[in-house]
Amino acid sequence: MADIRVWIVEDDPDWLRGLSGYLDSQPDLAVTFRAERPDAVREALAEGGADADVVLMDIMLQGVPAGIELAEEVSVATGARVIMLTSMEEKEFIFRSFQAGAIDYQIKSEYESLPGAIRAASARRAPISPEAAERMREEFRRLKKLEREFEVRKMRDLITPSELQLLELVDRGYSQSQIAERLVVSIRTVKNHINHVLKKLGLTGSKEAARIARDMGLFEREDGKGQG
Amino acid sequence: MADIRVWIVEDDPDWLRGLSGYLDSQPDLAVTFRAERPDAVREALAEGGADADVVLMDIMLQGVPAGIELAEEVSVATGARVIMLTSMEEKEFIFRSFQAGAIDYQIKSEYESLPGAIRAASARRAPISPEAAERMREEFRRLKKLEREFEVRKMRDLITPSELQLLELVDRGYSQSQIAERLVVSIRTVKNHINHVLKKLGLTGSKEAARIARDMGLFEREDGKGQG
DNA sequence: GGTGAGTACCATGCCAAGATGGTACTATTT
DNA sequence: AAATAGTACCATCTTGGCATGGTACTCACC
Repeated sequence: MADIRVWIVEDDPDWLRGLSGYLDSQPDLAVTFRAERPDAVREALAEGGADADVVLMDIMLQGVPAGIELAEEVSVATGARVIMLTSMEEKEFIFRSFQAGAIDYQIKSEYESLPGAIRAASARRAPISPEAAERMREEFRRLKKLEREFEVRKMRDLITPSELQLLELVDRGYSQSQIAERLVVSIRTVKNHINHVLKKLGLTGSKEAARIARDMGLFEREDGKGQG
Repeated sequence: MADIRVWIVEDDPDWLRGLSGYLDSQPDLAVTFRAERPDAVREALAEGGADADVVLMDIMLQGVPAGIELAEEVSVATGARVIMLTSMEEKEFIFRSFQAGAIDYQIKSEYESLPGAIRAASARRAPISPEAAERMREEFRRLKKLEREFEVRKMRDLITPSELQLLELVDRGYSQSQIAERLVVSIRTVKNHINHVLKKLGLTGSKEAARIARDMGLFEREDGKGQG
């Protein structure tokens, strides 16, 4: 089987040389391209020299986090698996790297683990390094909570207060005429509200709509007090 | 150094026995608790027998994904690191597991990697297994995009169309009187709109507000056409 | 045949939010 | 001193969304 072709983008010449030599010394890895500056990478991409299996990309290039944007370009253009290199573990960089399509985030000083990470990335069986994983888990939980809030918000924007009130009574099992009586409004008003809400949600059954609203927690009072 | 104390929650008696024996045969691991049903775990927690370093938790218990909720309870109550066990790789379960505070998600059939995963979890240097990592990366990208959309939406809800229009002209460098002239309104209207927006954003400079709006992409036309 | 749910419209009244412009200031810069 | 930006109010008018109720149906069920 052919060697895994590795690109290295790293602005520190010493690191670039050292890393390149270290990886080339591995029996199954071949460094096929090295660059110190983003332009060099973009030129290589433009010339169609897209022979990378795995790309090692330093995040900080010439003092700015240019590696992140570059990672996205390389990933899209070549389909290669990108591993970000960094000297420190910085949350925001970790998140932005994964957003940009990177497959892992490795600390430079732990370069001994790089060959393993490269092999895993190449085989599409790449875990996320321990440092990055810790941050990812935290962020993931935060984002999932946010996602739920987002859904609830969209729902609240869609359903008016009186529609919601009706759904709650439907959910409690009241019939339309009972609801009309209870709220001292015409049965027509009830039918209209429910009809509106069903249209907006693209549903055909008020029971179903009520269930959804309940599952989303839309019936909870936001005045802080329970309903006794 | 003391052994790593492992709990196993697994409703298949054969698996439970096999796994327990396998882990106990490791020199540095000690299975200190086994359970086949959630109740048994809750009892143990209630009795304060919280001596787990790492908990292996089967997701499917008696045919339902009860392990996920249980994972959250155990994680909160004992501070132990929870690794979910499963027979298949199912996206939704993976995501819900991490939401519930699990630290990894392992396929049962690959039990040879469990001792390593347990040691990593215990040492708080746990990567995310390759199978879960792939799904996490995809979901993470989706969630990050969503987060941005969320921010933009909150902004749009806060700023009215005419306020936004003014900010755009401010951003292009027009003075307040120039803007008034251009939009054929009084200078008072301009001042009012800008003042409103600054209050709402908690800022003191219209330049700053304009920059933020631009960075959020609020000036982009949503009619699909560019501005020539 | 009556009752309840759902569908498709329409009309009316109301109100909060937004857009507009006003008075009257202060602070900064040129 | 003049121009510009910002702050703190207030008044008016318009509009869109919402709540309410109406007519006129269909469909399903017992």
